[in-house]
Amino acid sequence: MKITLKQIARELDVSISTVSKSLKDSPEISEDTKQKVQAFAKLYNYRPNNIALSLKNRKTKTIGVLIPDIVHHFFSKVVNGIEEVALKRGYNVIVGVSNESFDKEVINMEMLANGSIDGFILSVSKETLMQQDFNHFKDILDEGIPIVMFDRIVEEIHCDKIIVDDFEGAQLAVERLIKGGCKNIAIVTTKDYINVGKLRTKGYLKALENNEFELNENLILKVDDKFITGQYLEGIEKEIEELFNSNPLIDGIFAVNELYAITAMKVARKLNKKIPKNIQFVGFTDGVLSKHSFPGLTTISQHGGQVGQNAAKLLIDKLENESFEDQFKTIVVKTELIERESTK
Amino acid sequence: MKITLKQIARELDVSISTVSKSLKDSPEISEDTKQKVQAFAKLYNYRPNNIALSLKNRKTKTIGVLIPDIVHHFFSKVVNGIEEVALKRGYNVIVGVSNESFDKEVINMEMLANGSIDGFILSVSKETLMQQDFNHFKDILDEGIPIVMFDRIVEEIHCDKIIVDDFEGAQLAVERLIKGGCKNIAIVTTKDYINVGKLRTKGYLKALENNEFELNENLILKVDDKFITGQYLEGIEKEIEELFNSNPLIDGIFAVNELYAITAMKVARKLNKKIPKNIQFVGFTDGVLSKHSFPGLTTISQHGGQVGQNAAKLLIDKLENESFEDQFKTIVVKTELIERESTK
DNA sequence: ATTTATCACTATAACGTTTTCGTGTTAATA
DNA sequence: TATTAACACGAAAACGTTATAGTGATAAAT
Repeated sequence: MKITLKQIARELDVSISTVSKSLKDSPEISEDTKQKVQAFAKLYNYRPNNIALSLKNRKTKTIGVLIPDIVHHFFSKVVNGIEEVALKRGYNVIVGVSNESFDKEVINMEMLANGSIDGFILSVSKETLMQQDFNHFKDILDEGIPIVMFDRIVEEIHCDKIIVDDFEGAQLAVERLIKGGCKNIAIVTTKDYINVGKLRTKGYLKALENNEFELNENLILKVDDKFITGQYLEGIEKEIEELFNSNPLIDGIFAVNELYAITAMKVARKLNKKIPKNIQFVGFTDGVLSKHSFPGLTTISQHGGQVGQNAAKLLIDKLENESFEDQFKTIVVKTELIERESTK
Repeated sequence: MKITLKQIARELDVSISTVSKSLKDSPEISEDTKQKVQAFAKLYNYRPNNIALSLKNRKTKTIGVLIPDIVHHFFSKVVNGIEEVALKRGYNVIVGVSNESFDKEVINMEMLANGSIDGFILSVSKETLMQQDFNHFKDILDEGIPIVMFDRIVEEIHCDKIIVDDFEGAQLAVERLIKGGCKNIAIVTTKDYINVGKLRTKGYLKALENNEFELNENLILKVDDKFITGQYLEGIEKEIEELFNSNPLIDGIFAVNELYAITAMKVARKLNKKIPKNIQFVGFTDGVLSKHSFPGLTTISQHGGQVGQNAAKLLIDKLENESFEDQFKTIVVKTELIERESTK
């Protein structure tokens, strides 16, 4: 069992205050007493109780991280980045997983907001995004708890935000395909309520426009993502196959995430198209899949680690500086094109 | 800002005790007063402060999870499983990442052990395993904080453990290769200080023995894993290539994790071997890579989710039942063969 | 000789709860 | 009428800290 100040005090026959001050090397206490107390404390491996400190200081030195899914390369990269700077600055990280569910998001936040954490870093669940119900965020902010949103943010909530440059990244991707000689570039994207999907779609359109390609609506596949983090791939495969069949001229695919890209490559292979000879692919998110797929997938890296680091820095700075209180920043993390074998 | 009992008491001109009891619907308090207090509390959205409760109850309802790497399919699956049952049973999860480093493991544990958590769930870092220094675990246990170890455990520490049946799983894998007609089966494994690698190697040997294959030491490749979670693959590729070149008869590979398996497939492809015609592969860990690789990798599923769920259940049961205090269980989670296209 | 520093501590309040033990008032009983 | 029970509430302690404000003893200054 852990020893407390009170026990040390009793044992050494001094007051609790004396013990506390001795351990803090206060000049109020005589060298003799300090020595004695410090030796005793070391012997019994005394460490101040975090909970008591939290109560006293009214801060927990803990940040709450709420993500839609932890079994996901990008999100775990982000958590990793948060973890890194948190550890360095003496903070702990409580992780909650919403599983893309609105209710779980709310429950998790309520559970943590009652004193357990000093601030939140979160990415909004798909269901929340779809229902457009953001009262839980507003409530938390009203209680004076800072929030940093990343990647899946909501515009209308005033808080700090870390985003990836989805628009520019998508342009980069599509321009790479154009540079590779593609004439008919399709996009496999999400429904528009996912803001990052929407932005990437916009980037795709912009790149086409910049290069004077004419827009063909048939080449835009907005996959219906049913919040299932697991086995909904068969449906997507079918949709992609249809896309290929009804548009035989397609020679380039931009997919807004690596899973869609890999899936599209799989379908292409099934249809006997050669990659990158007949058809080229660029994905988004540089995860394990892109790196280890066959052929290796050219992709846009989102730098999840940087997203996490930035989020943690921003939050901790805000927590420790009273000054910047009402200013909200939005930091854009640059994307980067990673070349592999799925493009010429 | 959050409202407290004290503020409600002052506002309603009653004592703190009365407020507390009213909110708990105590029969000591008159209906009138209760109504009044409850209404007021609801209006101001009162919730008891977790930290104060933790201090009072001497338990935090938080479990500390310490893993070597979060950007890793198996570990994040485990965390997910823990998260699930934790949420259900009203617990929070603090996640620490050791990054395979001994020091970070120690620091993280010390940081959390000072009152922040009620118990640990952890998987031991490679460096710790190599140095064989387990004092931090002993210290924590001596302080009365329960630990549940999973996957990478240490035998000599007495605590609850959740393990995957690595020995049996490896046999399953190798037997699948034999069933597929392989005559010369190589293994790509880790150095022996990683207990799971060692066990899987043992399973490989056992399966060979059971089927009266004679042991060829040259077919055992123990890859030197340098604690780098990133770019050490080139080295491994070379080692595997050498393995193939000096043993041209190899027609089956059992790899102790999916990354090794995928890498081996890549090398095989480079050497113009056809999968599964000329050479077959079975991996371990059913992650995204196995599922989405080309060809799909036949593998042994470790059921990370179940590992996490079991760990959390065991820990929480121990925390909430005073009775079972000194009994330590070891739960073995069954493995399962997932058939895909890398075997005949 | 009286005031005043200085020293080396201790007592206490506070953080926000819950819970045990009082306590004053009214109503019922002897 | 005197006693007692029931009722409705309040005071206080406890969890483990830290920080502010004492306090008694000795030493120095007036």
